[in-house]
Amino acid sequence: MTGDEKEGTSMAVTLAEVAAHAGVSPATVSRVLNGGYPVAGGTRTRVERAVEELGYVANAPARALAAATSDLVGVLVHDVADSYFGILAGALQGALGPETPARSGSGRLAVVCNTQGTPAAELAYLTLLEGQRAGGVVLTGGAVEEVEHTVALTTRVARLASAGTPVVLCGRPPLTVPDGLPVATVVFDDHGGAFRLAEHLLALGHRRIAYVAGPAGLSTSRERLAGHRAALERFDPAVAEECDTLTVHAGFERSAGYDATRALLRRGESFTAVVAANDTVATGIVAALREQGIRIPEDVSVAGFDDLPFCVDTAPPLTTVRVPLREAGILAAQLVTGRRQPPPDGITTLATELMVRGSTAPPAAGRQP
Amino acid sequence: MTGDEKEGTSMAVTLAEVAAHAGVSPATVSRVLNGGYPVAGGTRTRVERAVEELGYVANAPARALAAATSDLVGVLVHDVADSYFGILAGALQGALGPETPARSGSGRLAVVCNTQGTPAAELAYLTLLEGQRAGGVVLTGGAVEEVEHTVALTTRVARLASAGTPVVLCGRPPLTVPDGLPVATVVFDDHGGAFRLAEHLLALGHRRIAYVAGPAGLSTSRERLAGHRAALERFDPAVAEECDTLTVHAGFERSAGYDATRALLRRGESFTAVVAANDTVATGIVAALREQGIRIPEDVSVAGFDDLPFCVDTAPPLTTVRVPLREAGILAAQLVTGRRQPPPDGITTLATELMVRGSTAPPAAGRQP
DNA sequence: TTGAAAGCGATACCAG
DNA sequence: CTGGTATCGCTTTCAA
Repeated sequence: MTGDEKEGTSMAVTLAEVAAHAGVSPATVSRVLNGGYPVAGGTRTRVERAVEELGYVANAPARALAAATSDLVGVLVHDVADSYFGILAGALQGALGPETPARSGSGRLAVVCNTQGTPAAELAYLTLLEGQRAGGVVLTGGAVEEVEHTVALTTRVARLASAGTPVVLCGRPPLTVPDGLPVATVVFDDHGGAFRLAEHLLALGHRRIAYVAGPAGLSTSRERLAGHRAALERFDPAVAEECDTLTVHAGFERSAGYDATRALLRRGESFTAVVAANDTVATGIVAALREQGIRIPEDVSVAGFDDLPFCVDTAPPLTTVRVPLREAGILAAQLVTGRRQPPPDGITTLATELMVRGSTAPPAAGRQP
Repeated sequence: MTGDEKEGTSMAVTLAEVAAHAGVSPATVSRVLNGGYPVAGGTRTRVERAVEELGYVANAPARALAAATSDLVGVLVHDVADSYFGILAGALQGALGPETPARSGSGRLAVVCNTQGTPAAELAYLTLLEGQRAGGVVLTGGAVEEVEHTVALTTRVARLASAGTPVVLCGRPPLTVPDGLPVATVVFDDHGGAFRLAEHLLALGHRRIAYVAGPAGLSTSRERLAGHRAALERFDPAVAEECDTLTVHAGFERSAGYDATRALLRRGESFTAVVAANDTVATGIVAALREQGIRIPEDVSVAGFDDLPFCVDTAPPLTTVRVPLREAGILAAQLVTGRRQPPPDGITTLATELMVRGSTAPPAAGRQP
């Protein structure tokens, strides 16, 4: 331990002090610290010792001011407390750190912003990040599909990008920005996942499938619902039509699933399977069904979307469309830091996976009531 | 819409430009922007219009450099993907924003750092945040109780605090720092929660209670286990002793619960209840039990610690010690931003709540095998 | 109430 | 390879 930092009302050590201590110029210290510059071995050593002895920690704001870019990466999520975003943000944050965990002092920091999926918050945070001269921004989660917002968002994103800030859209549709701007997109095959999930349920004999979708107006809700309906339509237009009555738009919280299910039941609808917007919603659905004495999955089979493997083998839902959130987070981190180049069209599509745990056919009594 | 921002390879608008556009000095613009300074009404209006017209966004790094403090708040968590930390971080982040959601451009940003609970990462991130001249730092989650690390951590925290950065320890033991330093602590009544949980199980007749604890050496694991054991001890020293054999230290992931349970069963232990380090672990426990054909909660009752209410009424565990994470997050945000003063001793203790969903007595066959 | 000017701490260009 | 030094954009005395 060489630690010799002095306590007190201490004002931080500056690069100049390190330079003086090492008997070199500030410029040289900067070079040693930033690497990638020819510096004599002896000089380098002296500087490093000085840094060590003084406990020098570079002033990031100053560096950002001079370099016109910080090592902050903004991550916009609807809500980190939601496992979907928690997993995504966690993977992203982890992949942002130094490749070599060795030398600390490096590494980019993740600025997590909860937008609740609202346009206003989204724009506000983008402004804040623009002010921080963020080194990158990742927008995650379904986008509100509303022209006014899309235009405003496109403007802000283009502005960030043209100022040199790489932007990555993750789990939301691409934005139309001028060519050459560093805007990449990572999307999940939500449509395909929902399609295969519906196919699976149909194959098991389910015909009346309830669907507790995410909020209307959200890109992900639309994509998934479209995939779901496409599968039903392809199977039998009549079934598709019938199922439209069984579709409810709700939120992403547990209560959304609970309330939606109660509403469906109160309305007197009968169904042998329910698809949930995500597994959190699924837990609410399960609770509501249990409360009514409906057995799961004997009476009703529950399925969901997410990346919560435990729901697959612990309790219903027994079928889950797994969205590769970790992979996406890592990919987004690489794209936003330039460690990886986006494909020519800027769009990377990640496949979703249908995870099935046992076949739960609908009860005989449930068929076509 | 007055928006008239020009696109291109644009270099951002500066305060000086706004000043020129408004026909005032930079100093005046700064005053208008930062408020709390006497500025003539007319002048203020002109400046505000100039800001609007030019689409000016202040350069945060420059501001931080000049002001010697940024509006970034570091939040260290073990893993945001873990609901415990996700909920905590989410609430914290939300409470950090402007009180009046009106004017954007304000608001402090949360820098979320995953430490995996490792000392090295913890120290590394603190250094990074020190470099950012963070406006505050919140350390969450159990602390590794190891003198060497505690000393290193105390040093870094004291250093941050003495440099004017408020530090809040949340869900971990207080640190001994020199008086007058802005270091506050928010703790959960882990001991009490575990105590009451054990009492509850004992009251139901359970005598052989397995305990899948968190990692050994972690403050939270110790506190909870201590509370648990204290209750058993108080009830009957013999029972306490017996239960020690049924205690396993594991991680906080689902697999930890799964593996631990399999190990217990393989070892031939019999028990009528299991307490999990958290609800995620509980799901793993449940999975392992189910796999062995053990019925829950008829054969074995599962209980956990967390703030995942859905586990309480959807599936086992049927009993949960609810840790007030949201409240803690908000409180930490207020303390770190100075919107709230810590009590004289700097320590705030938040009560935990025992949430019970039905009484699950141990099966007659299970009593004292 | 407003303006002028001196930093804040690091980067990077230009010499040497 | 190393040393000056002019920025970077904003805050903050100090005067006026």
